[in-house]
Amino acid sequence: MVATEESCERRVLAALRRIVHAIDLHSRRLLAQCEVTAPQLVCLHMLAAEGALTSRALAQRVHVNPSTLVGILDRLESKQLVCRRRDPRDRRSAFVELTRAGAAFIAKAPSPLQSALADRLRGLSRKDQRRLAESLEEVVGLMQAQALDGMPVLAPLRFSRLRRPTA
Amino acid sequence: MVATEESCERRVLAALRRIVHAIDLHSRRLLAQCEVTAPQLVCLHMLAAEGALTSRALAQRVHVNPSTLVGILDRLESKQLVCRRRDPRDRRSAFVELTRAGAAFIAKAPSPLQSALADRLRGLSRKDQRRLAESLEEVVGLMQAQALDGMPVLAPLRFSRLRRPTA
DNA sequence: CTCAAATCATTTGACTTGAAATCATTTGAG
DNA sequence: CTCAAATGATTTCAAGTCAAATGATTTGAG
Repeated sequence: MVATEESCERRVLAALRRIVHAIDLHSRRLLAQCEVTAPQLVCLHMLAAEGALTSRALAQRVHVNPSTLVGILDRLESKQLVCRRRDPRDRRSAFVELTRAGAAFIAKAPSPLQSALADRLRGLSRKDQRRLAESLEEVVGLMQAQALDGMPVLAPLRFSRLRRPTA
Repeated sequence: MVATEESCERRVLAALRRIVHAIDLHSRRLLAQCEVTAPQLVCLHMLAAEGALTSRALAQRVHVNPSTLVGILDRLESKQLVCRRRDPRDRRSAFVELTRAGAAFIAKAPSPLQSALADRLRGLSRKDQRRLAESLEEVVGLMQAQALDGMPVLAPLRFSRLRRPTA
């Protein structure tokens, strides 16, 4: 009665749902600890890395819809961590920038990643890190495949077992 | 200037965000096609598999907060796909059940999983399916680890590499 | 130049999400 | 038995999410 293909689908589904759940819980924990949620933190990190960006560019880089970003930036702005500045050359655009306080904050803010996952990741060899990243990226690719229209056949998917990191 | 640990962390983070994104997009597509979102579909499938459940039990099984479930069930109920029935023995509890229409609906509803991913998954060998499921479950384990307090040791991380489908 | 089309940000609307507070009911200690 | 504690569902609140509509501004065709 051990389930077979169909239950693998269920397991994958359950795992994805639990990933969503874990991300959300982590975000709420961050909010309680640092006054900032995970999406907010992701934006701050991106701004720290790239400097001032337009809303549009930032939205693309953090994989969020521009309309979603508005609320996130509103909250960051109300905390004085970022500021929006109209581009004088093209007044449709708004540059988003870290404030002094925002830069100071991000300099010692935690990773937006669950710390256990981040720690664990750092404990792996470079190669294993890459493989984990690649695995997740492949899952992303599979999930997105359907978004593209006629998306025909995908090439055979091959797994190779990875050395287990010594516990 | 390739990669290093730090950028792997970024890649993992980006992949997780994109997974959330893909799930959301898929859910909206489902809503447009079937009048039902992914979380709603997950609940229907669970009820089909398990029969009547209390709200609490259903929430646990689909990995959702009970308060979240209320809204989901409200919408399903308004579509006449489920009904809530007070337990006569303990009137605090409410059993949730598929209606006739709900059962008919779920019999031909799509998988809550992105269909490309589901198709792909079915195309794999049993063993590879298991490995993919296990990989994701490991990630879940790592992400949740921190939720538990002193969570010391983590189970060995065993992930598989998915080879990219030839573009 | 002029006005329609394009572009950028935002608003609006629907949904999901969890925590905390609330309400109804049951259970259990005294 | 009685009333406080526990339990199950729900409400309320704050956040995130996207699509579609809107508003402001710029660009480009004529």
